[in-house]
Amino acid sequence: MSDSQDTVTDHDKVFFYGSLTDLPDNVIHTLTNDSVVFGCSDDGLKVLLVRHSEGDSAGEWALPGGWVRYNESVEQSAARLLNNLTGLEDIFLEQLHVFSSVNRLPHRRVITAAFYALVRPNDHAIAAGYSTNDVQWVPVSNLPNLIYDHADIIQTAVKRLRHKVRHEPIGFNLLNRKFTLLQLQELYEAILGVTLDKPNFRRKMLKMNLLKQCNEKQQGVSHRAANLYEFDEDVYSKLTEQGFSFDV
Amino acid sequence: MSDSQDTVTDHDKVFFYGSLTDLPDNVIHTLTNDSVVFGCSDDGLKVLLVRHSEGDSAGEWALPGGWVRYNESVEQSAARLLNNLTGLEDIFLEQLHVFSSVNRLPHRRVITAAFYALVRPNDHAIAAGYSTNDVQWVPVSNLPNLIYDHADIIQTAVKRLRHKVRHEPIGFNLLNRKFTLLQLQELYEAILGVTLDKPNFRRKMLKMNLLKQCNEKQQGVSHRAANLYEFDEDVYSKLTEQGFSFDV
DNA sequence: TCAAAAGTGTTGTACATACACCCATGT
DNA sequence: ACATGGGTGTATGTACAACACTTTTGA
Repeated sequence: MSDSQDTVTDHDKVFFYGSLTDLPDNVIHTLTNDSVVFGCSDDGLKVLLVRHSEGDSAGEWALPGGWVRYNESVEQSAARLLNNLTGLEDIFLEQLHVFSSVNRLPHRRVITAAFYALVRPNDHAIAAGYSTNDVQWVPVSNLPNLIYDHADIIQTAVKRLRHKVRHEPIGFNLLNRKFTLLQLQELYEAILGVTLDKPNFRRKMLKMNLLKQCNEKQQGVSHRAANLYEFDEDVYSKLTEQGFSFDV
Repeated sequence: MSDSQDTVTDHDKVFFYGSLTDLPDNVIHTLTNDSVVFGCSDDGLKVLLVRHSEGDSAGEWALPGGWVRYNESVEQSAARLLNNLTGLEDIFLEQLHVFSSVNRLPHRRVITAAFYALVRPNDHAIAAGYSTNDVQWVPVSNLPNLIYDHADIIQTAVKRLRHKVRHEPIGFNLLNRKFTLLQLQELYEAILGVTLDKPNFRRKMLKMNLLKQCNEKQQGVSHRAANLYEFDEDVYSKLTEQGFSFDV
């Protein structure tokens, strides 16, 4: 699943740093990563939080994260830790920001490379159910207290998501690969906190030519089934080369 | 100018890492920062490069950068090193990306937190002339060979600048505080590599209400003097709260 | 037949584009 | 006088917001 150094012990200790005085010996002692994992469904925008089961901050909520190893990049580290924790692979995962205040942890200088990830609805159950530890989806509008500067990290991630979703077509990573136009609209409404006009939103999206229509309809709804669409990566990269800019 | 730990020796050794086997003792051994410093003038978009005068890579071109100290954040580190090297203070300086490939330097694991900075024309001379070392403005279209992954870092910074300048009003940091509309237009043309229609560009910019007209004209030009404008931060932050999105 | 959502049409306004044009100023 | 850029005007088309409307489907 991931690299050969993973062991059961490693998997169980993935949550944050364990004891800060008892580190594995293959990690960089000053560098961690933490990921803000976003999911979106009917009840709005959510993030995946972890309740520490052991270590200095047992019982408290935190972002999923851990130490960066000497033999991996921060990207590999983030993907590895997230995979260990949630079982997810090949998800949208991008650098967010480095948080490096001298006093962000007590008694120790640790810098974190924060990431943000986008998870499709189909994977929500996997993400929260994979681990034996307490991993939960929590609405961004109703966050618990978090350790260290994790609340700041989430706030930064939400701002980044709100901005980026308007200027780059990354929102599609929060929907299943096949989606209806109303789902897309509701996604934007949830993230941006606005309401949009259905006919106008449809036309705007379709006119960009970034959506290819599947020859398939929505299943199991108690009303007229909508057409399913897919985001067309190829068209987007061609348009981008020509100076096209996605804007909502 | 910056903090009290700076000494003449420190100032002279600011260029990159010096010898990789002989580090100062107050730095994090696995973490550096490097800055892509942008300037823009008649002859296009340029970056500030440094020729290493000593250390393992003497004679080669590199980005300005150095080790991050234990008692500073990466932001403080970037500002300190840039100030030591160029004398510049209070410039636009923002995190770019973390570069952390395992083999980005030979024989050593060093991660760099890259920044990008924007410098106004009035400060170009200071930036390049402050240090006794070889610091030069180089057109992004004609870069020399660079050490390590510094070419990648610049490429990432240029892409970021091109994207960001279209969606956020950061371009103003590449002009003097007071500027003419044509200067602004030429800035966009230089960064984006396009030509724009003068009358339409003027109207578009003015209609956003982000520019306040100085009661002042251009000086010393051999034609009709243009009005000078200033970017209005206050108006921008108010509009942003209301959901306004800057777009060019 | 009703509810719920899919999906289309229409209209006024605002904006972008393209391009013609006049104005001011230093050499 | 003329070159250079400053700055305005205007016609045309496109895009968007607002909202009325028809269609499809399951319960």
